[in-house]
Amino acid sequence: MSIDGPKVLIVEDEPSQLELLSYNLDVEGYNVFKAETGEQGLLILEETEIDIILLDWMLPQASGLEVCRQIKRNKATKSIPVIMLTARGEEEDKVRGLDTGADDYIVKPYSIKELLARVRAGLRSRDGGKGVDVLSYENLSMDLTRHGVTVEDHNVHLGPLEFKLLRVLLEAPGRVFSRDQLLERVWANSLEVETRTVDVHIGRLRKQLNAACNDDYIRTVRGFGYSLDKFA
Amino acid sequence: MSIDGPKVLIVEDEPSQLELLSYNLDVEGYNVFKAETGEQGLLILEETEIDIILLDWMLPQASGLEVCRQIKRNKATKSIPVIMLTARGEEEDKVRGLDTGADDYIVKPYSIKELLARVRAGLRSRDGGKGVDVLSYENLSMDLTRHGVTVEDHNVHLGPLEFKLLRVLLEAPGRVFSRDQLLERVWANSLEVETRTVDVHIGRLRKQLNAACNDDYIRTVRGFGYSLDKFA
DNA sequence: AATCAATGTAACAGTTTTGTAAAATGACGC
DNA sequence: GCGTCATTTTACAAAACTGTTACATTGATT
Repeated sequence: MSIDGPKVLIVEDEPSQLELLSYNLDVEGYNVFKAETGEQGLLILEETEIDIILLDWMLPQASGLEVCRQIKRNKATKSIPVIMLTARGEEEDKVRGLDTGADDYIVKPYSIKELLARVRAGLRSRDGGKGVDVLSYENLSMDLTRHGVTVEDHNVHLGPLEFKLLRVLLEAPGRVFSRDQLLERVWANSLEVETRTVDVHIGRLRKQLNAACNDDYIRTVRGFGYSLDKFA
Repeated sequence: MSIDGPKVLIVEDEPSQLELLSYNLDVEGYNVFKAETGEQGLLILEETEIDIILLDWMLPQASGLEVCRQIKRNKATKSIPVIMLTARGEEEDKVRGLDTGADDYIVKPYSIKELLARVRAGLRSRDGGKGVDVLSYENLSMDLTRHGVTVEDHNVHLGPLEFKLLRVLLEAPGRVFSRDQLLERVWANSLEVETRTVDVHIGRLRKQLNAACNDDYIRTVRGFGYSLDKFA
């Protein structure tokens, strides 16, 4: 039970998920508020100065989408960052497209590590918006909040998938990821995606990165997969 | 399907928990096997060389307790560390007291961080820590997660077979392996492979290593086989 | 030194894996 | 609906890897 930390509101109907999330956030020093329905969540929002909201997409009564709308409609709460938790297969693209006003979303099953990173990013964006979340390796750097990538000081424009792909690689530079692992992380295992698709996207990513620099940042490990590695 | 990492078997009936655990372990580089019932779990244990087991206390049919007993009764599996996952209120004290043979237990809701720490600890306690990801001998080192090999600070590029071969040698530096032993370990005895093939691959490995350093790391023991040894 | 068996290795052919362009698909905004 | 864009699949080319063979070299033994 932390005393101060930022206040996080979790709205999630499945108790075990709620517990787990709450516990993990608590361990990190956050001040956790729990709600099992949208109504409860909105009530808590009225009473407490919440700093960030984790909102399950699927909720028993009002859908997460609806709850999000309500939060964003209310002047007092509209500036609170909302991270939507969506289950695999609930078509993340639609989520992105929809005008929910959500600030971020994350697809289940997510790694707690990633979730925590997003929460931090969300909090940063709120107060001052100055803080940056930057991943980098050698001369390559990725600004998560700006969604921008730089190689040797050249800006590189990446499509959404390429961006995600690079992000995964960048989260553990040097580590070799099998095609299956990449499918799982980048494509959230949306079944029916060929493993070879990974190759094509790796190829594109490579081309984009190399266009700006010369050295090859992506290493192919024959028979295993790929890694971000200036192996030389 | 992860490639390297230690193999973790999770036995947990609640799908969302199973997914979450599995995903988080996978992200950390473990090779995850999933089972929703004790039976399934035991089956997997028969087929696969599991390194550590996460076992839910509450299971639909056979209770986790019973499954644990069975694991510990079986000579082949008794040495595999078992971490029990118990829900709060299921009287942890009793768990501790009971002679389940479990090596560790953790109470829900747990922080993933803590769980991962316990898993690492469990693996360490096993056989001297099979969870090592760097093998080395003298100035030669092999990073398993990176799939990279270094000799005197030079990177060496090895093909999949050469890599495996070196790995076997590196797991017991100095020990002499006969060609048959190497065939067994590296080629998994895929029938119809000539003995002489080993020589060829040893030769290739040698060439690659020597290209980067000068000293010969591989010793030929005439009439017996090869070993990793900077003898002369 | 001559012999013989064991080992080293280059070269080849066959296979597998990866790179990539281009066509098919699908989503979205107009 | 239609064009545009991003993604996925497909198909083929290129590259890397493998196992075998043949021949060269080595080392032990006589």
